[in-house]
Amino acid sequence: MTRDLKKPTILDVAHHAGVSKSAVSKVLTDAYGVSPDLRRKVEESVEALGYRPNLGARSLRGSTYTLGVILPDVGNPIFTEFLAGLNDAVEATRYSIIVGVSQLSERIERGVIDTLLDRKVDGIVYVAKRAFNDELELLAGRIPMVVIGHHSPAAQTYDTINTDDKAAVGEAVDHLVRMGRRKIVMLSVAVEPEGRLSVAAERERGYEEGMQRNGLGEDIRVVRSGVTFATYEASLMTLLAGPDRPDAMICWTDAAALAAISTARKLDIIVPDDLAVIGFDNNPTSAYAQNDLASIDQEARWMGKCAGEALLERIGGRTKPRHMQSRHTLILRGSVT
Amino acid sequence: MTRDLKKPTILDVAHHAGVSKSAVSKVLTDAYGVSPDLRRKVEESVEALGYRPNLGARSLRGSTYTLGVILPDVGNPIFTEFLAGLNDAVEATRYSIIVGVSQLSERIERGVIDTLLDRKVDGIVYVAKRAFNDELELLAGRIPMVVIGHHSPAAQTYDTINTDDKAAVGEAVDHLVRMGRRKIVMLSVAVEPEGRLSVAAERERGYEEGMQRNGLGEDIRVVRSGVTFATYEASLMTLLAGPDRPDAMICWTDAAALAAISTARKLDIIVPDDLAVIGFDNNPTSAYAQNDLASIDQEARWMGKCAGEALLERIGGRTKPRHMQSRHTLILRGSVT
DNA sequence: CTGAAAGCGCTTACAG
DNA sequence: CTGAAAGCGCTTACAG
Repeated sequence: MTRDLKKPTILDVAHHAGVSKSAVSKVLTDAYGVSPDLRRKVEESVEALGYRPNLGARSLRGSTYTLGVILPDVGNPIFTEFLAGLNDAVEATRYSIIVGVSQLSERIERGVIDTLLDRKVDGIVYVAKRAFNDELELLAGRIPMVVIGHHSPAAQTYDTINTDDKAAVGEAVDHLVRMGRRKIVMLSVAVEPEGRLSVAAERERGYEEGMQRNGLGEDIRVVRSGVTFATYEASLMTLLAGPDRPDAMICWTDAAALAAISTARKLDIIVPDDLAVIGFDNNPTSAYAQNDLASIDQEARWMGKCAGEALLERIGGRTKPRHMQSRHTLILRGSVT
Repeated sequence: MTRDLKKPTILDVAHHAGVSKSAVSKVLTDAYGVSPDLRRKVEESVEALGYRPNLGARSLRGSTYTLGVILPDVGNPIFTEFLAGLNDAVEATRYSIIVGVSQLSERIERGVIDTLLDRKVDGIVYVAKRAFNDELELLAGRIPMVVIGHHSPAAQTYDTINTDDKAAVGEAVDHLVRMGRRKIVMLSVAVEPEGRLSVAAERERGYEEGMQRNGLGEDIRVVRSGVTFATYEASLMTLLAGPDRPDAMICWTDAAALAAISTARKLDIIVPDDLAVIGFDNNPTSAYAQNDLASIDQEARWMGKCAGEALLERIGGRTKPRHMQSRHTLILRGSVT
């Protein structure tokens, strides 16, 4: 927290240090051509006055040293780790972070993007739940950007960071088959056809190819639900109480998998004996004994760090796109044997 | 998403509409004394050009129409609801929201506050996990503020919104006693003495007074833990595996209560037969069958809406403090009988 | 009701 | 190496 009621300006610092305001600006922006002596004097005055640059004024000419983050919602513990990683990346820099939350609403999301743009952030980390390639390209044309959770390996104007969703789910299928499961269903998420969350689409592909590879092409069954507990539960009730009940489920995210465990319990279906369940994200609560949920870890913290670093590189001038992948690991727990 | 690569300025709008830029500014800021005709022309041009004011420039003279929110972390689903409520409040206004996340680190939190201040937000909603009265007063002296989860009913310079934590926990004690429980322990959170989270302190008081009221003063036992799953579990292992095991627990937050259920399960302690558990927050995951956690609901969405409205009032000029209370409800579930 | 001018706090060529 | 000046895009008295 800062000291005075009326914030000192660059002019106050200049007077205090006995130099011109250009000089102050130069040391503040690390411009070249300042003597060590000048720098020291200015830094002392900045400290003494508790000066902090006015970001608005600065944005009119230069950079705000702020990174914007767009998060789909705020209830998933995995974002805590992601943000922690992002923080690791900016920690030693002069950049700070502001976040906008779209709350899974397209309308709010547009507002969030505009707000970030209006505020002249220097770059955006876009954790994309649902986004279209052309919209992303458009945005990326205006501002450095790295996109998380959106597979578009050919994107030229922005970077991406993903887990290999397809391979990860494929391995989950392999594991379940190895454990003797056959009737394996995937619980995925429904959105408008073209707007399909690309992570969910990739996970579905991983499931389908995995089933084919294991000679279970006939048994492929994808159930698509909304993203609330109520919609998960409704889909699951139909699926698990209906005929031809599966003996295993792969869920596109842990929230869905935990709902599956909940619904199974209500129906007296024993996990894992009657039903094996695998989630995605390795949400910390999956380790709780009452959940004991096997899940796919995707190194959220690393992703955050990587996103921050990539964005800073882009802001620094890199234009060649980078598309990175985090390591995925199937964490086995009691929900599958 | 906006259209052009180089954003139009107020001057572009003025030219397009055939008026002066003062005129444009006036309709934009709803200043008085603009003819309906002028207004219409300007609004058409704004629309046609996709003009959006530069917030930096605007902040140099006027207001940014942005509200800053400080969140302690991002993993608690209750914040989703809180943010939704906040969104309800600003929905029909011209204000938008940016959030800073302190990640439970005091150092980061200070950075977040500075960032918000530097960005000239018009007001701050401070969801305070740990904060000191004098720091809050200082901050509130500089910017309109409403504080959530911090009991200081005498605060003059800012508003507060809380649940009646003391009464809520007291009722939980009463209920447990009514159900025949006697050895009731409270799981709370440890922080530096003076920095004690004021919600946790209030909840502890509610517990202690409730125990006294029920003639169980002798049995008062408060265990204070860190706020991670690992620290919860360590404290719980000691408590539940040790001598004189409690027959009921009230946990200061659902995360702790879910950890209690997890630890009990690992120790083959049956919930609720051997141990009743009550949490706080009514986190949506509490309703999952495997958790089935009784919890105290505190109307998070209402709190968010109320916070937004109060902050807008303050920004609008109100200086008289308001201290509001949300309704608390003990939601009974299978973890207590 | 409308517009010309000053000024908010910075950065960046440009001279010295 | 250092400083005077122009200008970023707005808003707000102030004149008309």
